[in-house]
Amino acid sequence: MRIRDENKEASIREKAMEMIVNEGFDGLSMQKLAKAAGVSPATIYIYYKNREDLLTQLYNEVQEKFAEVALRRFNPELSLEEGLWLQWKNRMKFILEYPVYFQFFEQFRNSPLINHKDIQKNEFRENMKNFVLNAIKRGELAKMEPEIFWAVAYGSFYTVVKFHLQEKTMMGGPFKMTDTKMKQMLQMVLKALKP
Amino acid sequence: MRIRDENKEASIREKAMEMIVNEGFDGLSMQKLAKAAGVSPATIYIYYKNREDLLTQLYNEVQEKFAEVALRRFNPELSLEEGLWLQWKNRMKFILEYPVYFQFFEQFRNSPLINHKDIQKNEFRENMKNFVLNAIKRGELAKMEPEIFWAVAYGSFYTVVKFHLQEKTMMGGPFKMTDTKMKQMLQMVLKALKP
DNA sequence: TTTGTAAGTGAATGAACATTCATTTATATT
DNA sequence: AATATAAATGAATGTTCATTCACTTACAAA
Repeated sequence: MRIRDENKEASIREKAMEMIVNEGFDGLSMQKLAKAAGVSPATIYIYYKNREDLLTQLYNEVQEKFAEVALRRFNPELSLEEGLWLQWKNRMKFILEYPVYFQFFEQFRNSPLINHKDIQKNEFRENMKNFVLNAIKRGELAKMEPEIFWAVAYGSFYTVVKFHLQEKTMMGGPFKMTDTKMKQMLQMVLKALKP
Repeated sequence: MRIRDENKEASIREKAMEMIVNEGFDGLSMQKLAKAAGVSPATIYIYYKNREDLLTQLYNEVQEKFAEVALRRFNPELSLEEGLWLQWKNRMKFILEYPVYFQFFEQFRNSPLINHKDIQKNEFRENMKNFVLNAIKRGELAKMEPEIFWAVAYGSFYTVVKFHLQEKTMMGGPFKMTDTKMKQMLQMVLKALKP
């Protein structure tokens, strides 16, 4: 039998995300995608059941890659400061390396597609929950709901990362993240979180 | 001449946002919208030049309404605590009153449409910048870039608001915002921001 | 009461859409 | 070398799309 061309699948995946990032979900048509990826429209249907399946599979793949990078060298026994810093660095690294993945990811997360039955649940969940609980037990973290922890610890982080990826922020000029600024912000966030 | 039916315009606006929130930008077609709004497809083109114009006008209208509510009773001379608390309360009120507007807004902000030439620049910008500068001058706020202030002060807030609007958060169960939790979070954020 | 005009319409148009299908191609196995 | 099989294709299908147009309707001004 004929062997699958890995390049074709990768090309479809990459071009699909590029199209969505540049033109939105309504800018993605199967025929345009086929042309951009250099394959026949029918080829896409070898890899994906239909358009919906393409979108949800793309999201699940990105989510898996992202989780893998975010959890690198992480374990929930780490101190609050060490663990949070590691997560920020891991996430930042991924986002800077694959900005298109991240922008696709964010667009998807804010769309109704996120409620699709085929979307996998986040695998950090357990890890993150344990990390929070351990830090509270150790007295490094004030007692709070995990969602409030998440909002303060990561909501602020993602907001600043999105500024970094824009050419002009809502405040006027451009904004570039640096290691120093990231450390400054970590200290601020830690002050908020400590008991 | 015949007078414009305000109800028609409002109906088109509301149904368009509902459709986008429920089915995404690719779920909005002019014919489906016309049917849902109870008008002829051609009527939509009396109010909006084309589909693109409909989307950008919707966003601009929501942004204006949101800015109006957010700035209610606000002035940039307010103390950090008072000003931030007022802004959170104002924004929360708007979001709870018009969740569909907010979800449309967030979906739009995370899509490439946000770079469209007809999208108006935020009018809080000046107000917000002055508020930050005043608070720094008064010594209530550590010296920092406005984007970092924004991320810590509002990024965390919006994250938690989005949790509130989801039925299940990434941490497993549902999460409901309350006045108490909002005050708890405000104190945390203030700790982070203070010099 | 007549008239001018913008609001509002349903049906039509051609383009673009997602998906399928009959056929060809490449390769691993025999 | 022959065969089996999944990969890959281009053209075709029927549907839905955004937009337009010839027409009707409602109302303010005359």
